[in-house]
Amino acid sequence: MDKLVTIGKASALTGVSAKMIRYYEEIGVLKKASRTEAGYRLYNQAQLQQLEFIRRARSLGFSIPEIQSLLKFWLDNDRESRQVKQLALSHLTEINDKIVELEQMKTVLQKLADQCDGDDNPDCPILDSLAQPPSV
Amino acid sequence: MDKLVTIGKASALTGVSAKMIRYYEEIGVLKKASRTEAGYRLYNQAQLQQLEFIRRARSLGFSIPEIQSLLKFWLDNDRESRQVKQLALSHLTEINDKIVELEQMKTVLQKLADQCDGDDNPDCPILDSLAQPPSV
DNA sequence: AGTTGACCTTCCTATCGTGGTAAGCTTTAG
DNA sequence: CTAAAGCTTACCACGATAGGAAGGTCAACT
Repeated sequence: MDKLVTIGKASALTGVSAKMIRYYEEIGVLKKASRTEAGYRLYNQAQLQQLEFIRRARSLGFSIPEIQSLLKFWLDNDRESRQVKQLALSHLTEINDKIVELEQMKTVLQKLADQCDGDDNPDCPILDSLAQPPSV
Repeated sequence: MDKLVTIGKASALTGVSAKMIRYYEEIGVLKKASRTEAGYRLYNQAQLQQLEFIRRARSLGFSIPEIQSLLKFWLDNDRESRQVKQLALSHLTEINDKIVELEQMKTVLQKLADQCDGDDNPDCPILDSLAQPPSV
């Protein structure tokens, strides 16, 4: 009952582009898929699940090396949830750092934009600020 | 009185790596620098200011094409502050979009991490969530 | 049986901003 | 005069993704 599908169907079913499926195989995130006699890749249910796993992990911002670890944990019955949680918390820290950085940019830029008339006049505090040391 | 410096000094003075200075010239963000007889690039005060301008704009997250526009506006006395403000607001929107995306990741991931014991036990809601459709 | 169109294969290119490295020339300090 | 530091160009790399070209394969229709 393990229905096999070619890469196009696998892509449509999982939302991962064929391009990326091949890439994941190439860099070793996924095991090499079996092939038809003509060389077409074939995917079974378990492999489709792995592709969905990858897609969800990507949508949470995990990097490919991180996903490789997550996949390994998932397939390993001897894992400790400690390992997974640690990885997740580490990723959370990265996310928080990025948010802080973006918030800082946002604050500065919003202030500058507020001060800029945005009319025909060439005077512009945004350009002034970029041109000079941020003394203010 | 326009003191000329080579690329290493320009880099030290502006905080832009020599590598990136050459790159900006190559892609046309900066005009081609003048050269000594031996072929060394030379930078004057105005060019150093432009490098600092670029560095500050980068630190606010502006892309290089955006910076190219900002530089053009800065050097153009016929600019309208409207144009600059529009660019800044557009960039601000991008920043906000990214923040929203990261906040969403953060929320989901934080919840999952909170639910994960993080001990010797293999049970892990994080992996469960990645393995299954986000029904919850 | 033959053609057509959809699907698959591999290989190459590009993105964006940055870093690194290697081979070779120039300048400066000792 | 020599050694070190600085400069030049020309490569390669990252991360994750997309695009295209050239060619093989499969299924359906005539």
